[in-house]
Amino acid sequence: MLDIRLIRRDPDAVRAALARRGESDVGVLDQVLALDVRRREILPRLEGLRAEQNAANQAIAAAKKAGEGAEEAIARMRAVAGEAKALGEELAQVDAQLTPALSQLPNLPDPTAAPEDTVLKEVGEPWVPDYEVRDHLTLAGERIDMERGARLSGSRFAYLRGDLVRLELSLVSWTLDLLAEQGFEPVIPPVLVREEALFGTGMLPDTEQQIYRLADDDLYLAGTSEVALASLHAGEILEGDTLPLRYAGFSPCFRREAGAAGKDTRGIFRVHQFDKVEMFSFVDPSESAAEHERLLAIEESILQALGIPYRVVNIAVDDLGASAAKKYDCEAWLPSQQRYRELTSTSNTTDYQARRLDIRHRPTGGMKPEILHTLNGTAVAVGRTLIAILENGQQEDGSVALPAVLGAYGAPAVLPPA
RNA sequence: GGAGGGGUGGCAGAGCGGUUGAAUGCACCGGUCUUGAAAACCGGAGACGGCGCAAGUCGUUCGCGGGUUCGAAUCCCGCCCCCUCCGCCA
Repeated sequence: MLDIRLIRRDPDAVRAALARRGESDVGVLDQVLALDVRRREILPRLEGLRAEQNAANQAIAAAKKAGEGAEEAIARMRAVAGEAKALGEELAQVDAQLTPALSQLPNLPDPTAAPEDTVLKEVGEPWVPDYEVRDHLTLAGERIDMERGARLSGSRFAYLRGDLVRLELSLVSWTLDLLAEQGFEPVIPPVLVREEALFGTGMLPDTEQQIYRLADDDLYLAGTSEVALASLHAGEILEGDTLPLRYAGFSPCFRREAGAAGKDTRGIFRVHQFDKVEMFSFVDPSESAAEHERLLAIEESILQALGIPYRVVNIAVDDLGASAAKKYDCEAWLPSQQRYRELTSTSNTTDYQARRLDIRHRPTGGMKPEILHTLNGTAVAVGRTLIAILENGQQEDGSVALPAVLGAYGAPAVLPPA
């Protein structure tokens, strides 16, 4: 949600910023401005009537207490009440249009968000084996069981089996330890969430077609624990010295992948359900840019420790989700595809989600509460990370050398050939 | 799922149609007292929005949304949440 006061104060700047996203939200912006003007006409008049009512109420109460009649005043107030009711309805009508219009506007992009996808750096060698390259499915064999997954649940579902389960669990434990050292509290959140939570993170109405909804309950399957983590402090005022608050959510994630028909159909690169460790930060507004770099650095340190070649991309403004002001993706090198594919992503959502979820903090010194900033970043998207580990660790005989850091967490040193 | 009870300021807890934004206690902030602290005493203090340079002022706010009324924390309806008992269950 954008700050209506900012829109009011400097509509041209907001218009210019939105234009960078390439969408035609201009009509919506004009609508918001017009509705805001109407609202601000109605409100003072309504408040005037309310003030009159309040004053009269005291007089009537006093008169009754003194044992006097107050018929005249009551009759007069009956008319005022009618007028106030009509104005109130008019106001409600305006709000019923203003709120949806305002909430459909995306966040303003950060000035440093790139006009086009921009590769910031490459780390590690984008290599291709000098023997015949195998992709993750060939390397995993039945340990990634797509056939039976499809029989059970349809396409884009898989059973993860055997050693790969141990690998996942070790990967998750290792990641949570690494994040704990960085001040992230581990969280296992609910994955079924109410509409408000999805609205609050900007997933609704933005990405509705991506989200599973339950038929008999008003609940949705969250596509990321970001949803639950953002809502962790919804409606709260956090005292100044409690920030920053950092959480590491671990949960399954559910995506309908509607509109992705025929895309990435082989293996588990794009599936309806996967596990993910997600970082989420609540910070002072002045700190969010630095926190964003921090999240990116953590993502990079994880990829480096796992020995995955990757590059960092500053994502184009017109490709940002509704809530993001700026986004970095880390793309891992996949030898079987001979290209970089998205593995993690971190966004600075500034005050956009916090305003929708009403999350504030009181700066130290006891001043007025203000909207804080939130950020999110993938620590480990398990499925895709397994792909990158398998493909980059592959050896000529079809076995896979696993990252040494995971050994202490229960992962074998080598995955035998399928 | 069935039967009850309940959601009031940071916390506890009164109020159950009228000068109640809300008693009282605790916590908090300032002051007096004290060498300093504690205690005691005095005072202050919620959040959001409008107007205003400011002081201030008006409106909203007693889980959320509607309704009744000149007037709702108080009455009515819907929703959400919490607690107790029964049933079911990993």
